[in-house]
Amino acid sequence: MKNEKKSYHHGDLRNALIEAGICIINENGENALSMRKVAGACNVSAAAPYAHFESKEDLIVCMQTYVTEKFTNYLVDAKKEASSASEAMLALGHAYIRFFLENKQYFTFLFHQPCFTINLSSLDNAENFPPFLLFKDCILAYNQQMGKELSQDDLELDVISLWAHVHGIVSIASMKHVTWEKRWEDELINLVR
Amino acid sequence: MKNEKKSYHHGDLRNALIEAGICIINENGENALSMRKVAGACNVSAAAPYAHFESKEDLIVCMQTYVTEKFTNYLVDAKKEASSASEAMLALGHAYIRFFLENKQYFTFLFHQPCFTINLSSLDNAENFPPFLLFKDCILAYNQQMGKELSQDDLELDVISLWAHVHGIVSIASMKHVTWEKRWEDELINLVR
DNA sequence: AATGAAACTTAACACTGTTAAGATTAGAAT
DNA sequence: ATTCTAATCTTAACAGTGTTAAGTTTCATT
Repeated sequence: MKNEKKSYHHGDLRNALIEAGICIINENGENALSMRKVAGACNVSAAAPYAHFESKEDLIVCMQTYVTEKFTNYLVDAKKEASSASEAMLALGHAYIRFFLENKQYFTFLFHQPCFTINLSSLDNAENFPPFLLFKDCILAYNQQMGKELSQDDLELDVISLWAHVHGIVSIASMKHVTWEKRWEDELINLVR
Repeated sequence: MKNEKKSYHHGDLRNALIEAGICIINENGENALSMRKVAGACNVSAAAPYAHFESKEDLIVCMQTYVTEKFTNYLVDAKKEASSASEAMLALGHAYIRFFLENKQYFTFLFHQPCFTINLSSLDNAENFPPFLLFKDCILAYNQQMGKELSQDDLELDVISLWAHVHGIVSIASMKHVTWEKRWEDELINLVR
């Protein structure tokens, strides 16, 4: 952008490739994503990306991580604005849905072949999908505020239940050929137990 | 199978291609699906499929329709065994989940880029995803049995809610890297309102 | 038996992921 | 400052992909 002269070394090719990839799926969908186009978008030869990524799949995983970070930040921001634990839970659910409705192509991109691991029985595992951990914290805080003691089993179930709820909604709402009305989202999210 | 002699005309190539395609995604996943392999599996040249399908995408849509039929039959069978409207609703939900847990590769195949259209506001539209119509009928029957009168808005919301519920569960349960325990399914499905 | 349409083959095109071999360069070590 | 090394990039090639055009074989109807 700022440096038009072609130097042999790009300088920050790795990040440029990731962002070019995101750009392509934003504009033309996941099917249009190819190593050669990503390379071309960075004014670099077809083989150049292989200095930074093992394979196309590896690039995709890194792109997924990149999107997941954006997603997590979006959720964290939404949670910050809530002034109580129950509000936080609703805000989190709403944000979960809103993020993907504002960026429909990201939903299948992230969940078609998820790169993250989710160990539902080991909620503290640091390798878990970060948004998943946000849900857990939220439910813990909520029950603490309510003065309830949760068994590990109950916590598991609550997290899965909340997650499945919003995930199912957004999964349907972000389908092509599905006409979604926001009022459904508003009513459904209030059904969170 | 029964006719080893190669005749110039296959006889039933269209169906053979669809089933070969299903076979490939069952064994090696959706990424391994290629027109040439599908053709090869039927002992036919690379261009032969184009007498029956416009494009790879067209073949995929036909494969999706094929799987959707199997899925619908599976749901209908499960519903038949129920002896009350409320039982039918639970049976339908369970079957929805079980089908995809028994055939994990089908979930993303069907919903990644769904071929069907779903008009949530026009529940009677004949072009709607057939399993979706099953849900509608089930909820209508249930409320009728309960003597409740449902507005169109309430019906919409109930259908979406039920669908989102089981869809969310199976969406999470069928992710790779997710360890799913059947007891969650049993407990979650009982939360159907 | 003749004919036209449908089902197929062969051959080619542009595009894909990926690798091997070599060219260029930045930065550390001398 | 020079040398060396490792990282970064290019070119060229390979096998595999979707798809089409042109020609061949077969089926079904007359």
